[in-house]
Formats: sequence, structure tokens, C-alpha cells
Amino acid sequence: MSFRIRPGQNGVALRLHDFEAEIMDIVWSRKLKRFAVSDVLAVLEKRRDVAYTTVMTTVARLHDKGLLDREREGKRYLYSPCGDREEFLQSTAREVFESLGAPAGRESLALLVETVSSADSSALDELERLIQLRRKELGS
Amino acid sequence: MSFRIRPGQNGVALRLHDFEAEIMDIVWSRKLKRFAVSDVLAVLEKRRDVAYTTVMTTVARLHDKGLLDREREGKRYLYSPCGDREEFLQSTAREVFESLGAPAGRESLALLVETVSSADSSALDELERLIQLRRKELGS
DNA sequence: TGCGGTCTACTACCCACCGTAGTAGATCAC
DNA sequence: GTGATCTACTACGGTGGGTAGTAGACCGCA
Repeated sequence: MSFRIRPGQNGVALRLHDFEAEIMDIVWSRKLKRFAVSDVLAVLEKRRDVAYTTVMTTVARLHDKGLLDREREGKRYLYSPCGDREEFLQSTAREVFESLGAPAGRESLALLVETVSSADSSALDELERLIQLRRKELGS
Repeated sequence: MSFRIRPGQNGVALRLHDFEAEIMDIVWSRKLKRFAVSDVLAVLEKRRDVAYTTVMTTVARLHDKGLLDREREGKRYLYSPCGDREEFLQSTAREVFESLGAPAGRESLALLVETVSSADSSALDELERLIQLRRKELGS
């Protein structure tokens, strides 16, 4: 069963809608900190026609959802991401993984190994290293 | 950044809404094949008051989304799941994994190793076995 | 000093989607 | 054949996301 809600989107799209994801992508990829709405608007305007208010509303909603912190600076807000893209994706991965109980979890391990190594077979070395590390942590 | 859209829900909730998820849970856990709307209704009625039409609409939407196949049987439809719960979760997992590019992928590996082994430390053995298997497949 | 331009937050509108069910047509029992 | 039952089709209300209109505060300049 291959099934995508929004085809062509990445894992972020599982949790965010199109415009929200686009804005978070700008914030994450440009590593914006303490940015104003107008900073995001400046980037978006180069791509297409979009109103300041549209960006503002969506940024405020991202704040409501807990992805962006904000603080007052005079009459405006300065926003900062609560985490980077990797943390966000990892929290998603964790949620998915935790829901994969045995034996589905075992099946998913195979999937994980396959996915990881398909892009870069050296990832298998890394994975083995992490396993040894984990064994030490567990004291076994 | 710990962040859950619908707290307490499992990975299925990343892609399906509450009632849709409840129905798919019934279908999957009872391994229903070629079932009618009334079969699902019969299960749901034991839990709470719900109209036949409510179930029917949601089942039809699950068909639209590609989670349920259907065929005519006289004037009614018989539905069958396009895949089981594990396949569904794995397709979600795959999407998440694929979006974890390096170096985020490396960070995520650690997370996943930790997550997997926290529930069951024997998963580490399984993981190593799968790695060896994969190495053979890759011919290295 | 007052007036237009700019930047901002607040609020509202529209549409898509989900949960919900009303309605009407077909079928069956008696 | 007439009421009960089962079904699909259609519709309604709420919520949420994308979009922007509006109005207030500030600033530069005549």
C-alpha cells in the first residue's frame, strides 16, 4: 500500500500544510533567528505575489502550534524557531516508530536498514557503530 | 522540540483523522475482508450511538483516499483494505525516513537505535542481522 | 504641523475537509 | 401491497488553512 496524502512532499508535510511548510523551510534553511514577518516576506516575494498579511497570519499560526517562539520588540513580534528541521523530523520519526509495535517494528527495521543504506551504503557502518554504543549504554 | 498534533494518538493519526482512524482500526484488527458498511456499523454500535450514514460516508472517504478497495455486490458495496496496518505504518515510516537526509539522517539513526532498543534490547540483535543481510545484498 | 506613505496586528472571508445525519429509492416479510 | 429495513446520495455545521482588507501607529517631508 503506497499512499501519499500530498504527493511529492517530504516528511514535514505529514504535520504541516503547504504554506506552513514553505515558511518553516525558509526559516530552517536560512537559519533565521529573531526574525520579523517582513524578513520572511522578503524571501517569499521573490518567488511569487503574496500579501504581507498572509505571511503574518501563517507565521502566527506556526507560533500557536508551537513551532515558533516569539517576543515583542516595540510594536512588532520577533520570531525564532523552537527547533531545527532535524529535531522536527526526528520527533515525527519517533512518533511513527513508537507506533510500530512488534512484529511491525521488526518489519520496519528492515525497511529502515534498506532506506538508510540505499542512499549511502556507509550508513551501515554508522548504524553498526551506534548499535555497539547502545549496547554499552545498556550494559549488556 | 516535542510536538504532537493530536496528543496520545499513534502514527496512524499523522495521516488519518479520528473517526477514519477508528474505522481503519476496526478493519485492520478484525482483519475484515469484503465487508459491508453494516459490518463496521455493527461493531461501532456497541461502543456508542452512531448513524449508519456517518459510517457509510467515512468508509466512502477511506475508499477515495485509497485505503479501501470496493466492489459492487448487488446494490451495495463490499469493501476490502488495500493493505494492513503494518504496511500503512511502514509507508509512513518510509516517507519520514526518506526525508531524513544526511546529516540529519545520522542523528536520526541514533534516535531510532535508541527507540528500538528501549522497548526490546533484542532488537539490536535483529538490527545487526539485518545489516549483515543488507551487506550481502549490496555485494560488499 | 499636518499629511501621505509604510509597517504592523487584528479581524474577516472563502473554501476544503471531516463528522454527522436527513432523505429517498429499492427490497423484503407478511 | 404496505410497512419495515437496508442502502446510496446529498446536505449541513464546524474547523482550519490560505488569503487579504482594514485600521492604527509611526516616520519623513512640505
